[in-house]
Amino acid sequence: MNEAAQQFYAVIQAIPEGRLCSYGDIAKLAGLPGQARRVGKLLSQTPSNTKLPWFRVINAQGKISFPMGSDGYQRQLEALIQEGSADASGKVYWRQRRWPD
DNA sequence: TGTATGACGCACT
DNA sequence: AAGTGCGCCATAC
Repeated sequence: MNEAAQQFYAVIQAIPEGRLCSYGDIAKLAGLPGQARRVGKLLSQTPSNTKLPWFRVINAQGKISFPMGSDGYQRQLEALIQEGSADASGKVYWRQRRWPD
């Protein structure tokens, strides 16, 4: 576990319920602009059962970064619908829920 | 040592 | 709106 990972986790942990943040923004907030891929890499090796709100992290296009219909896509969408950040049609309210303001 | 590959992002067609 | 190209960085082979 390196320094950067700790920073990424801290930022993700800080995303308020019902809000969303992009991989790139996480990296920027963590002091490592331009390293969005590293955030994705970290989350890819983070178990989905963690307390970390990984599901509040989406890409800069306001979409879930898992292939449509995949297991991960489904789990993330459910979680987002659960806290009102997306609807059953798969629409994610990125513009309205983006964090930080 | 190179090369390919990702839960990415941005600029430019 | 949808593609394409390139930058970015850790890993795997």
